[in-house]
Amino acid sequence: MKLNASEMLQEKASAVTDERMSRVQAGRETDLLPEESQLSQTTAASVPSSTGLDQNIENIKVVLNERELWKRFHEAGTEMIITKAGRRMFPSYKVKVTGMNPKTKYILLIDVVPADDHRYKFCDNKWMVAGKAEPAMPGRLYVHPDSPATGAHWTRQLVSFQKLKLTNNHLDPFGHIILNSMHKYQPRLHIVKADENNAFGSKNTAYCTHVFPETAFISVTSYQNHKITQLKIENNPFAKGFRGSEEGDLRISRLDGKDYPVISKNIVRQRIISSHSHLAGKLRAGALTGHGPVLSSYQYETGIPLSNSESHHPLTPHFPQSRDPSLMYHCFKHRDNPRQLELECKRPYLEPSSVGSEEHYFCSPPSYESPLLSHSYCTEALASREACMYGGAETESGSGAADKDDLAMWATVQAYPRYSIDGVPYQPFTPHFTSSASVHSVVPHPASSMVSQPQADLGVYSTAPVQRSLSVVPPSPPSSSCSPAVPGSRNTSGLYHKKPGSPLQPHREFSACSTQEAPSIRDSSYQYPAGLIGAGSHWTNN
DNA sequence: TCTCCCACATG
DNA sequence: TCATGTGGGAG
Repeated sequence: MKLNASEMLQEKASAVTDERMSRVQAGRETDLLPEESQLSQTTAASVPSSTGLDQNIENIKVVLNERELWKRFHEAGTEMIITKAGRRMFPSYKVKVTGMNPKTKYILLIDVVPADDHRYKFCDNKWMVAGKAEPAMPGRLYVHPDSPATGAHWTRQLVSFQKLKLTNNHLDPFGHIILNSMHKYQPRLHIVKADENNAFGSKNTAYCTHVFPETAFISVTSYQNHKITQLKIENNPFAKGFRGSEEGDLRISRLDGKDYPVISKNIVRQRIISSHSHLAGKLRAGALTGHGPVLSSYQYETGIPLSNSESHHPLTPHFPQSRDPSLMYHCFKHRDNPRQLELECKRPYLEPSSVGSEEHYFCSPPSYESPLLSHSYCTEALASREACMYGGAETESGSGAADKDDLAMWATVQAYPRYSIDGVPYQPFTPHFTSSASVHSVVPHPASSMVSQPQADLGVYSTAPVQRSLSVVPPSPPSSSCSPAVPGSRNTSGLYHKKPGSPLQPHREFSACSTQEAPSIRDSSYQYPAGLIGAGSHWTNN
Protein backbone atom coordinates (compact mmCIF):
# COMPACT_ATOMS: atom_id res chain seq x y z
CA MET A 1 0.00 0.00 0.00
CA LYS A 2 1.50 3.26 -1.04
CA LEU A 3 0.44 6.15 0.95
CA ASN A 4 1.37 9.71 1.38
CA ALA A 5 0.03 10.61 4.73
CA SER A 6 1.23 14.10 4.58
CA GLU A 7 -0.68 15.05 1.59
CA MET A 8 -3.77 13.49 2.91
CA LEU A 9 -3.48 15.39 6.08
CA GLN A 10 -2.62 18.56 4.41
CA GLU A 11 -5.81 18.51 2.54
CA LYS A 12 -7.56 17.76 5.74
CA ALA A 13 -6.09 20.72 7.42
CA SER A 14 -7.54 22.93 4.83
CA ALA A 15 -10.85 21.31 5.08
CA VAL A 16 -11.03 21.78 8.79
CA THR A 17 -10.37 25.41 8.49
CA ASP A 18 -12.89 25.91 5.86
CA GLU A 19 -15.64 23.91 7.32
CA ARG A 20 -15.13 25.16 10.77
CA MET A 21 -15.83 28.59 9.57
CA SER A 22 -19.14 27.54 8.34
CA ARG A 23 -19.94 25.97 11.60
CA VAL A 24 -19.05 28.94 13.60
CA GLN A 25 -21.05 31.14 11.40
CA ALA A 26 -23.91 28.83 11.72
CA GLY A 27 -23.66 29.13 15.44
CA ARG A 28 -23.24 25.45 15.94
CA GLU A 29 -19.91 25.49 17.63
CA THR A 30 -21.26 25.56 21.11
CA ASP A 31 -24.24 23.38 20.61
CA LEU A 32 -22.92 20.67 22.78
CA LEU A 33 -24.89 18.09 24.53
CA PRO A 34 -23.83 17.12 28.02
CA GLU A 35 -22.88 13.68 26.88
CA GLU A 36 -20.41 15.13 24.51
CA SER A 37 -18.28 16.20 27.37
CA GLN A 38 -17.16 12.63 27.46
CA LEU A 39 -15.79 13.01 24.04
CA SER A 40 -12.94 14.95 22.76
CA GLN A 41 -13.23 18.28 21.17
CA THR A 42 -13.30 17.26 17.63
CA THR A 43 -12.71 18.69 14.30
CA ALA A 44 -13.16 16.72 11.21
CA ALA A 45 -12.63 17.27 7.60
CA SER A 46 -13.77 15.21 4.77
CA VAL A 47 -14.23 15.28 1.12
CA PRO A 48 -17.50 16.25 -0.39
CA SER A 49 -20.08 13.65 0.32
CA SER A 50 -20.48 13.15 -3.35
CA THR A 51 -17.34 11.15 -3.30
CA GLY A 52 -18.86 8.77 -0.91
CA LEU A 53 -15.64 8.53 0.98
CA ASP A 54 -16.47 10.50 3.99
CA GLN A 55 -19.65 9.07 5.22
CA ASN A 56 -18.30 8.05 8.55
CA ILE A 57 -15.45 10.27 9.39
CA GLU A 58 -17.57 12.62 11.36
CA ASN A 59 -19.37 9.88 13.14
CA ILE A 60 -16.25 8.61 14.73
CA LYS A 61 -16.33 8.97 18.44
CA VAL A 62 -13.27 8.89 20.59
CA VAL A 63 -13.28 8.47 24.32
CA LEU A 64 -10.21 9.05 26.40
CA ASN A 65 -9.23 6.08 28.44
CA GLU A 66 -8.61 6.61 32.13
CA ARG A 67 -10.20 9.96 31.85
CA GLU A 68 -10.62 10.20 35.57
CA LEU A 69 -6.91 9.75 36.05
CA TRP A 70 -6.18 12.36 33.46
CA LYS A 71 -8.54 14.68 35.21
CA ARG A 72 -6.78 14.18 38.47
CA PHE A 73 -3.53 15.18 36.91
CA HIS A 74 -5.21 17.95 35.06
CA GLU A 75 -6.60 19.38 38.22
CA ALA A 76 -3.17 19.42 39.75
CA GLY A 77 -1.58 20.78 36.61
CA THR A 78 -0.19 17.92 34.59
CA GLU A 79 3.52 17.87 34.06
CA MET A 80 5.34 15.62 31.68
CA ILE A 81 9.04 14.99 32.00
CA ILE A 82 11.02 15.50 28.88
CA THR A 83 14.54 14.17 28.60
CA LYS A 84 17.20 13.99 26.01
CA ALA A 85 16.61 10.32 25.53
CA GLY A 86 12.88 10.71 25.44
CA ARG A 87 10.34 10.09 28.16
CA ARG A 88 6.98 8.46 27.92
CA MET A 89 3.88 10.29 28.92
CA PHE A 90 2.03 9.31 32.01
CA PRO A 91 -0.84 8.90 32.06
CA SER A 92 -0.40 7.41 28.68
CA TYR A 93 -2.64 8.40 25.85
CA LYS A 94 -5.13 5.66 25.20
CA VAL A 95 -8.45 6.00 23.54
CA LYS A 96 -11.50 3.99 22.71
CA VAL A 97 -12.67 4.60 19.21
CA THR A 98 -16.12 3.88 17.90
CA GLY A 99 -18.12 4.80 14.88
CA MET A 100 -15.59 3.75 12.30
CA ASN A 101 -16.51 1.92 9.19
CA PRO A 102 -15.28 -1.60 9.95
CA LYS A 103 -13.85 -2.07 6.50
CA THR A 104 -12.38 1.33 5.97
CA LYS A 105 -8.76 1.83 6.76
CA TYR A 106 -7.63 4.61 9.00
CA ILE A 107 -4.41 6.06 10.20
CA LEU A 108 -4.26 7.20 13.77
CA LEU A 109 -1.65 9.65 14.83
CA ILE A 110 -0.90 12.10 17.56
CA ASP A 111 0.79 15.43 17.57
CA VAL A 112 1.54 17.67 20.48
CA VAL A 113 0.99 21.31 19.89
CA PRO A 114 1.71 24.37 21.97
CA ALA A 115 -1.27 25.31 24.04
CA ASP A 116 -0.26 28.93 24.08
CA ASP A 117 2.72 31.15 23.47
CA HIS A 118 3.94 31.40 27.01
CA ARG A 119 6.81 30.05 28.91
CA TYR A 120 5.97 29.05 32.44
CA LYS A 121 7.62 28.82 35.77
CA PHE A 122 6.48 27.10 38.89
CA CYS A 123 6.43 29.79 41.45
CA ASP A 124 4.77 29.96 44.81
CA ASN A 125 3.41 26.49 44.29
CA LYS A 126 1.60 27.32 41.12
CA TRP A 127 2.32 27.80 37.49
CA MET A 128 2.77 31.27 36.23
CA VAL A 129 3.57 32.78 32.94
CA ALA A 130 7.26 33.53 32.82
CA GLY A 131 7.54 35.08 29.46
CA LYS A 132 7.23 34.44 25.84
CA ALA A 133 7.43 30.94 24.52
CA GLU A 134 10.52 29.65 22.86
CA PRO A 135 10.29 29.14 19.13
CA ALA A 136 8.24 26.12 18.31
CA MET A 137 10.10 22.90 18.02
CA PRO A 138 10.00 20.93 14.83
CA GLY A 139 6.56 19.50 14.78
CA ARG A 140 6.44 15.78 14.78
CA LEU A 141 3.69 13.30 14.65
CA TYR A 142 3.52 9.99 16.35
CA VAL A 143 1.78 7.61 14.03
CA HIS A 144 0.31 4.58 15.62
CA PRO A 145 2.24 1.62 14.20
CA ASP A 146 -0.91 -0.22 13.40
CA SER A 147 -1.68 2.42 10.86
CA PRO A 148 -3.27 2.01 8.54
CA ALA A 149 -5.70 -0.52 9.88
CA THR A 150 -9.37 -1.10 9.42
CA GLY A 151 -12.04 0.46 11.51
CA ALA A 152 -12.76 -2.97 12.87
CA HIS A 153 -9.25 -3.18 14.13
CA TRP A 154 -9.19 0.21 15.77
CA THR A 155 -12.50 -0.21 17.44
CA ARG A 156 -11.79 -3.67 18.68
CA GLN A 157 -9.94 -2.50 21.72
CA LEU A 158 -8.20 0.44 23.24
CA VAL A 159 -5.77 2.20 21.03
CA SER A 160 -2.70 2.99 23.03
CA PHE A 161 -0.06 5.57 22.34
CA GLN A 162 1.84 4.72 25.46
CA LYS A 163 5.13 4.40 23.68
CA LEU A 164 5.05 7.91 22.49
CA LYS A 165 8.03 9.74 23.90
CA LEU A 166 8.72 13.35 24.56
CA THR A 167 12.13 14.91 24.32
CA ASN A 168 13.77 18.26 24.73
CA ASN A 169 16.53 17.34 22.36
CA HIS A 170 16.04 19.62 19.42
CA LEU A 171 18.15 17.31 17.34
CA ASP A 172 16.47 14.17 18.47
CA PRO A 173 17.22 11.39 16.01
CA PHE A 174 14.70 8.96 17.34
CA GLY A 175 11.54 10.51 16.10
CA HIS A 176 10.37 11.48 19.54
CA ILE A 177 8.15 14.46 19.85
CA ILE A 178 10.28 17.48 20.52
CA LEU A 179 9.11 19.97 23.08
CA ASN A 180 10.43 22.93 24.97
CA SER A 181 10.65 22.66 28.69
CA MET A 182 8.38 24.78 30.82
CA HIS A 183 5.87 25.21 28.06
CA LYS A 184 2.29 24.12 27.90
CA TYR A 185 1.23 21.61 25.31
CA GLN A 186 -1.86 19.88 24.09
CA PRO A 187 -1.80 16.42 22.54
CA ARG A 188 -4.18 15.86 19.68
CA LEU A 189 -5.37 12.73 18.03
CA HIS A 190 -5.88 12.67 14.29
CA ILE A 191 -7.79 9.97 12.52
CA VAL A 192 -7.17 9.86 8.83
CA LYS A 193 -8.97 7.79 6.30
CA ALA A 194 -6.63 5.68 4.31
CA ASP A 195 -8.69 3.69 1.95
CA GLU A 196 -7.06 2.07 -0.97
CA ASN A 197 -9.04 4.28 -3.23
CA ASN A 198 -8.28 7.17 -1.05
CA ALA A 199 -4.54 6.99 -1.00
CA PHE A 200 -2.24 9.55 0.34
CA GLY A 201 -1.86 12.37 -1.98
CA SER A 202 -5.42 12.30 -2.96
CA LYS A 203 -7.64 15.21 -2.32
CA ASN A 204 -10.40 12.88 -1.48
CA THR A 205 -9.28 12.12 1.98
CA ALA A 206 -10.95 12.75 5.23
CA TYR A 207 -9.74 13.07 8.73
CA CYS A 208 -10.85 14.30 12.05
CA THR A 209 -9.00 15.70 15.01
CA HIS A 210 -9.81 15.00 18.60
CA VAL A 211 -8.59 17.10 21.45
CA PHE A 212 -8.94 16.18 25.08
CA PRO A 213 -8.24 19.30 27.08
CA GLU A 214 -7.51 17.25 30.15
CA THR A 215 -4.47 15.82 28.44
CA ALA A 216 -2.80 19.18 28.24
CA PHE A 217 0.42 19.41 30.18
CA ILE A 218 3.44 21.48 30.91
CA SER A 219 6.71 19.96 29.89
CA VAL A 220 9.42 19.91 32.52
CA THR A 221 12.85 18.42 32.98
CA SER A 222 12.06 17.64 36.59
CA TYR A 223 8.77 17.74 38.35
CA GLN A 224 7.85 21.02 39.86
CA ASN A 225 4.63 20.24 41.62
CA HIS A 226 4.86 17.69 44.35
CA LYS A 227 1.27 16.70 43.77
CA ILE A 228 2.16 15.61 40.30
CA THR A 229 5.14 13.66 41.50
CA GLN A 230 2.97 11.80 43.92
CA LEU A 231 0.27 11.13 41.37
CA LYS A 232 2.88 9.70 39.04
CA ILE A 233 4.39 7.53 41.71
CA GLU A 234 1.05 6.32 42.90
CA ASN A 235 -0.30 5.52 39.48
CA ASN A 236 2.61 4.65 37.27
CA PRO A 237 3.59 1.00 37.71
CA PHE A 238 7.11 1.83 36.68
CA ALA A 239 7.46 4.18 39.59
CA LYS A 240 6.20 1.89 42.25
CA GLY A 241 9.71 1.67 43.58
CA PHE A 242 9.17 5.12 44.95
CA ARG A 243 5.98 4.33 46.70
CA GLY A 244 6.63 4.65 50.36
CA SER A 245 4.49 4.45 53.40
CA GLU A 246 3.60 7.89 54.59
CA GLU A 247 1.59 8.98 51.61
CA GLY A 248 4.51 8.32 49.40
CA ASP A 249 6.36 11.24 50.79
CA LEU A 250 8.94 9.04 52.28
CA ARG A 251 10.90 6.30 50.75
CA ILE A 252 13.77 4.25 51.93
CA SER A 253 17.10 4.94 50.42
CA ARG A 254 20.02 2.65 50.79
CA LEU A 255 23.29 4.37 50.83
CA ASP A 256 26.43 3.28 52.52
CA GLY A 257 24.65 0.17 53.62
CA LYS A 258 22.15 2.08 55.69
CA ASP A 259 18.45 2.46 55.22
CA TYR A 260 16.94 5.78 55.94
CA PRO A 261 13.94 7.74 54.86
CA VAL A 262 14.40 10.22 52.15
CA ILE A 263 12.34 13.27 51.63
CA SER A 264 12.59 14.65 48.19
CA LYS A 265 13.67 18.20 47.79
CA ASN A 266 10.52 18.78 45.92
CA ILE A 267 8.51 17.83 48.91
CA VAL A 268 10.59 19.91 51.23
CA ARG A 269 10.57 22.84 48.93
CA GLN A 270 6.88 22.80 48.41
CA ARG A 271 6.11 22.30 52.03
CA ILE A 272 8.22 25.28 52.78
CA ILE A 273 6.56 27.24 50.10
CA SER A 274 3.23 26.23 51.39
CA SER A 275 4.27 27.11 54.86
CA HIS A 276 5.55 30.39 53.74
CA SER A 277 2.48 31.22 51.81
CA HIS A 278 0.46 30.51 54.84
CA LEU A 279 2.57 32.69 57.00
CA ALA A 280 2.86 35.30 54.39
CA GLY A 281 -0.82 35.56 54.23
CA LYS A 282 -0.87 36.47 57.86
CA LEU A 283 2.22 38.53 57.88
CA ARG A 284 1.88 40.26 54.63
CA ALA A 285 2.00 43.43 56.59
CA GLY A 286 5.72 43.10 56.60
CA ALA A 287 6.64 41.02 59.57
CA LEU A 288 7.97 38.33 57.28
CA THR A 289 10.72 39.57 55.11
CA GLY A 290 11.35 36.48 53.18
CA HIS A 291 14.16 35.32 55.37
CA GLY A 292 12.03 34.42 58.24
CA PRO A 293 11.49 31.24 60.14
CA VAL A 294 12.11 28.94 57.27
CA LEU A 295 15.06 26.76 56.56
CA SER A 296 17.88 28.90 55.46
CA SER A 297 18.72 26.60 52.62
CA TYR A 298 15.41 27.45 51.06
CA GLN A 299 15.40 31.09 51.63
CA TYR A 300 15.20 31.71 47.98
CA GLU A 301 11.87 30.07 48.06
CA THR A 302 10.56 32.29 50.71
CA GLY A 303 12.10 35.27 49.16
CA ILE A 304 9.69 35.29 46.31
CA PRO A 305 7.76 38.48 46.61
CA LEU A 306 4.16 37.67 47.02
CA SER A 307 3.40 40.38 44.64
CA ASN A 308 5.25 38.49 42.03
CA SER A 309 2.15 36.81 41.02
CA GLU A 310 0.75 40.09 40.10
CA SER A 311 3.29 40.55 37.45
CA HIS A 312 2.42 37.26 35.90
CA HIS A 313 -0.64 35.54 34.84
CA PRO A 314 -1.44 33.35 37.72
CA LEU A 315 -2.68 30.07 36.49
CA THR A 316 -5.12 29.62 39.24
CA PRO A 317 -5.58 27.25 40.64
CA HIS A 318 -3.79 25.14 38.14
CA PHE A 319 -2.85 25.81 34.63
CA PRO A 320 -5.57 23.68 33.18
CA GLN A 321 -8.49 25.10 34.94
CA SER A 322 -8.98 26.65 31.65
CA ARG A 323 -11.93 25.18 29.98
CA ASP A 324 -14.56 22.65 29.89
CA PRO A 325 -13.55 19.72 27.77
CA SER A 326 -16.99 19.48 26.46
CA LEU A 327 -17.20 22.82 24.91
CA MET A 328 -16.77 21.87 21.37
CA TYR A 329 -17.36 19.21 18.89
CA HIS A 330 -16.56 19.94 15.33
CA CYS A 331 -17.14 18.12 12.17
CA PHE A 332 -16.41 19.69 8.89
CA LYS A 333 -16.81 19.10 5.27
CA HIS A 334 -14.11 19.91 2.89
CA ARG A 335 -15.22 22.66 0.63
CA ASP A 336 -12.21 22.63 -1.47
CA ASN A 337 -11.50 26.27 -1.33
CA PRO A 338 -7.78 26.70 -1.19
CA ARG A 339 -7.95 30.38 -1.44
CA GLN A 340 -10.13 30.74 1.52
CA LEU A 341 -7.95 28.43 3.48
CA GLU A 342 -4.95 30.39 2.65
CA LEU A 343 -6.55 33.46 4.02
CA GLU A 344 -7.48 31.62 7.09
CA CYS A 345 -3.93 30.78 7.75
CA LYS A 346 -2.74 34.24 7.32
CA ARG A 347 -4.69 35.44 10.26
CA PRO A 348 -2.44 36.95 12.89
CA TYR A 349 -1.59 34.75 15.74
CA LEU A 350 -3.45 35.21 18.96
CA GLU A 351 -6.17 37.25 17.63
CA PRO A 352 -9.10 36.39 19.77
CA SER A 353 -11.29 38.64 17.84
CA SER A 354 -9.39 38.06 14.76
CA VAL A 355 -12.63 37.37 13.59
CA GLY A 356 -11.56 40.19 11.55
CA SER A 357 -12.02 37.76 8.84
CA GLU A 358 -15.00 36.34 10.50
CA GLU A 359 -15.41 33.80 7.85
CA HIS A 360 -12.23 32.16 9.04
CA TYR A 361 -12.81 32.52 12.67
CA PHE A 362 -12.59 29.48 14.81
CA CYS A 363 -14.69 29.39 17.85
CA SER A 364 -12.11 29.07 20.54
CA PRO A 365 -12.25 27.36 23.82
CA PRO A 366 -11.62 29.49 26.87
CA SER A 367 -8.05 28.61 27.37
CA TYR A 368 -5.90 27.02 24.78
CA GLU A 369 -7.71 28.70 22.06
CA SER A 370 -5.50 30.54 19.79
CA PRO A 371 -2.80 28.34 18.51
CA LEU A 372 -4.65 25.27 19.14
CA LEU A 373 -8.12 25.35 17.98
CA SER A 374 -8.94 28.73 16.76
CA HIS A 375 -6.55 28.61 13.91
CA SER A 376 -5.87 26.32 11.17
CA TYR A 377 -2.89 24.13 11.41
CA CYS A 378 0.00 25.63 9.79
CA THR A 379 3.16 23.82 10.47
CA GLU A 380 3.42 20.21 10.06
CA ALA A 381 5.24 17.35 11.42
CA LEU A 382 4.99 13.70 11.40
CA ALA A 383 6.65 11.59 13.93
CA SER A 384 5.75 8.32 15.33
CA ARG A 385 7.24 5.21 16.56
CA GLU A 386 6.51 2.24 18.58
CA ALA A 387 2.98 3.01 19.25
CA CYS A 388 1.10 -0.02 20.30
CA MET A 389 -2.34 -1.39 19.98
CA TYR A 390 -3.78 -2.44 23.23
CA GLY A 391 -4.30 -6.13 23.15
CA GLY A 392 -4.11 -6.00 19.43
CA ALA A 393 -3.63 -9.56 18.41
CA GLU A 394 -5.37 -9.76 15.16
CA THR A 395 -3.86 -8.74 11.97
CA GLU A 396 -5.99 -7.04 9.50
CA SER A 397 -5.60 -8.37 6.05
CA GLY A 398 -1.97 -7.90 5.55
CA SER A 399 -1.87 -4.88 7.70
CA GLY A 400 0.21 -6.61 10.30
CA ALA A 401 -1.59 -5.15 13.21
CA ALA A 402 -0.42 -7.72 15.64
CA ASP A 403 2.44 -7.46 18.00
CA LYS A 404 2.86 -3.82 17.55
CA ASP A 405 5.31 -3.50 20.33
CA ASP A 406 7.90 -4.71 17.98
CA LEU A 407 7.18 -2.03 15.57
CA ALA A 408 9.48 0.85 15.35
CA MET A 409 7.86 2.69 12.59
CA TRP A 410 7.57 6.34 12.91
CA ALA A 411 6.80 9.12 10.68
CA THR A 412 8.03 12.55 11.25
CA VAL A 413 7.29 15.74 9.62
CA GLN A 414 9.52 18.48 10.66
CA ALA A 415 8.02 21.84 10.86
CA TYR A 416 10.17 24.64 9.75
CA PRO A 417 8.28 27.76 10.32
CA ARG A 418 9.92 30.68 8.72
CA TYR A 419 10.02 32.51 11.96
CA SER A 420 11.50 29.78 13.98
CA ILE A 421 14.80 30.59 15.44
CA ASP A 422 15.56 33.44 13.18
CA GLY A 423 14.78 31.55 10.14
CA VAL A 424 17.12 28.76 10.96
CA PRO A 425 15.00 25.70 11.30
CA TYR A 426 15.95 22.65 13.18
CA GLN A 427 16.81 19.71 11.09
CA PRO A 428 16.80 16.82 13.48
CA PHE A 429 16.85 14.28 10.76
CA THR A 430 19.28 15.95 8.52
CA PRO A 431 21.42 12.92 8.05
CA HIS A 432 18.50 10.90 6.91
CA PHE A 433 17.11 13.00 4.24
CA THR A 434 17.62 12.41 0.65
CA SER A 435 16.21 14.15 -2.28
CA SER A 436 13.90 11.35 -3.03
CA ALA A 437 12.03 11.31 0.18
CA SER A 438 8.37 11.34 -0.17
CA VAL A 439 6.18 11.50 2.80
CA HIS A 440 4.74 14.93 2.60
CA SER A 441 3.60 16.13 5.86
CA VAL A 442 0.19 17.43 5.99
CA VAL A 443 -1.09 17.20 9.40
CA PRO A 444 -1.81 20.63 10.51
CA HIS A 445 0.55 21.63 13.19
CA PRO A 446 -0.35 24.72 15.06
CA ALA A 447 2.97 24.66 16.72
CA SER A 448 4.15 27.19 14.33
CA SER A 449 1.47 29.48 15.43
CA MET A 450 2.62 29.54 18.95
CA VAL A 451 5.22 32.06 18.18
CA SER A 452 3.92 35.49 18.02
CA GLN A 453 4.45 35.87 14.41
CA PRO A 454 2.02 37.06 11.92
CA GLN A 455 0.05 34.20 10.79
CA ALA A 456 0.75 35.17 7.34
CA ASP A 457 3.46 32.68 7.70
CA LEU A 458 1.00 30.05 8.40
CA GLY A 459 -0.76 30.30 5.21
CA VAL A 460 1.99 28.54 3.48
CA TYR A 461 1.47 25.51 5.61
CA SER A 462 -2.14 24.99 6.02
CA THR A 463 -3.44 25.38 2.60
CA ALA A 464 -2.72 22.75 0.13
CA PRO A 465 -3.88 23.71 -3.26
CA VAL A 466 -3.38 20.82 -5.52
CA GLN A 467 -1.69 23.02 -7.97
CA ARG A 468 1.17 23.64 -5.68
CA SER A 469 4.21 21.69 -6.43
CA LEU A 470 5.39 19.34 -3.82
CA SER A 471 9.05 18.81 -3.84
CA VAL A 472 11.09 16.83 -1.48
CA VAL A 473 13.70 18.92 0.10
CA PRO A 474 16.71 17.66 1.89
CA PRO A 475 16.80 19.26 5.26
CA SER A 476 19.63 21.51 6.08
CA PRO A 477 21.59 21.51 9.28
CA PRO A 478 20.54 23.79 12.07
CA SER A 479 23.00 26.35 11.06
CA SER A 480 21.86 26.47 7.55
CA SER A 481 18.94 28.08 5.95
CA CYS A 482 15.64 26.38 5.83
CA SER A 483 15.53 26.83 2.17
CA PRO A 484 14.97 23.69 0.33
CA ALA A 485 17.44 22.53 -2.15
CA VAL A 486 14.77 22.34 -4.68
CA PRO A 487 13.60 25.69 -5.82
CA GLY A 488 9.95 26.15 -5.59
CA SER A 489 9.44 23.32 -3.24
CA ARG A 490 7.76 23.78 0.04
CA ASN A 491 8.06 20.43 1.54
CA THR A 492 10.79 18.55 3.16
CA SER A 493 10.04 15.02 3.75
CA GLY A 494 11.75 11.80 4.13
CA LEU A 495 11.12 8.19 4.47
CA TYR A 496 13.42 6.36 6.70
CA HIS A 497 14.21 2.90 7.46
CA LYS A 498 14.82 1.94 11.00
CA LYS A 499 16.04 -1.34 12.20
CA PRO A 500 13.85 -2.30 15.08
CA GLY A 501 15.77 -2.39 18.24
CA SER A 502 18.61 -0.18 17.24
CA PRO A 503 17.33 3.28 17.78
CA LEU A 504 20.68 4.56 18.70
CA GLN A 505 21.89 4.48 15.19
CA PRO A 506 19.07 6.13 13.46
CA HIS A 507 21.22 8.19 11.28
CA ARG A 508 22.45 5.17 9.58
CA GLU A 509 19.32 3.23 9.62
CA PHE A 510 17.29 5.48 7.52
CA SER A 511 16.99 5.21 3.88
CA ALA A 512 14.95 7.33 1.68
CA CYS A 513 12.20 6.05 -0.45
CA SER A 514 10.48 7.70 -3.26
CA THR A 515 6.82 8.22 -3.14
CA GLN A 516 6.28 5.47 -5.53
CA GLU A 517 8.40 3.15 -3.56
CA ALA A 518 7.09 4.12 -0.25
CA PRO A 519 6.31 1.11 1.82
CA SER A 520 3.17 0.84 3.77
CA ILE A 521 3.09 3.27 6.55
CA ARG A 522 2.47 0.41 8.81
CA ASP A 523 5.53 -1.40 7.79
CA SER A 524 7.39 -1.58 11.01
CA SER A 525 10.69 -1.40 9.31
CA TYR A 526 10.13 2.09 8.08
CA GLN A 527 10.12 5.37 9.73
CA TYR A 528 8.89 8.52 8.22
CA PRO A 529 10.58 11.58 9.45
CA ALA A 530 9.08 13.85 6.94
CA GLY A 531 9.93 17.44 7.19
CA LEU A 532 7.93 20.27 5.92
CA ILE A 533 9.68 23.43 5.32
CA GLY A 534 7.25 26.05 6.18
CA ALA A 535 8.85 29.02 4.66
CA GLY A 536 6.55 30.54 2.20
CA SER A 537 9.33 30.86 -0.24
CA HIS A 538 9.35 27.16 -0.49
CA TRP A 539 5.89 27.01 -1.76
CA THR A 540 4.76 27.52 -5.18
CA ASN A 541 1.40 28.25 -6.46
CA ASN A 542 1.76 26.80 -9.83
C1' DT B 1 18.09 31.59 40.97
C1' DC B 2 16.57 28.59 37.81
C1' DT B 3 16.89 24.92 34.70
C1' DC B 4 18.94 21.03 33.01
C1' DC B 5 21.81 16.85 32.92
C1' DC B 6 23.31 12.48 34.41
C1' DA B 7 24.43 8.67 37.39
C1' DC B 8 21.93 5.98 40.23
C1' DA B 9 18.61 2.82 42.66
C1' DT B 10 14.48 0.43 42.11
C1' DG B 11 11.18 -2.80 40.18
C1' DT C 1 16.45 -4.25 29.46
C1' DC C 2 13.65 -0.61 30.24
C1' DA C 3 11.03 2.95 32.66
C1' DT C 4 10.82 5.45 36.73
C1' DG C 5 11.97 9.50 40.13
C1' DT C 6 15.95 11.18 42.91
C1' DG C 7 19.60 14.14 44.03
C1' DG C 8 23.84 16.39 43.29
C1' DG C 9 26.01 19.41 40.56
C1' DA C 10 26.90 22.04 36.35
C1' DG C 11 25.90 26.11 33.76
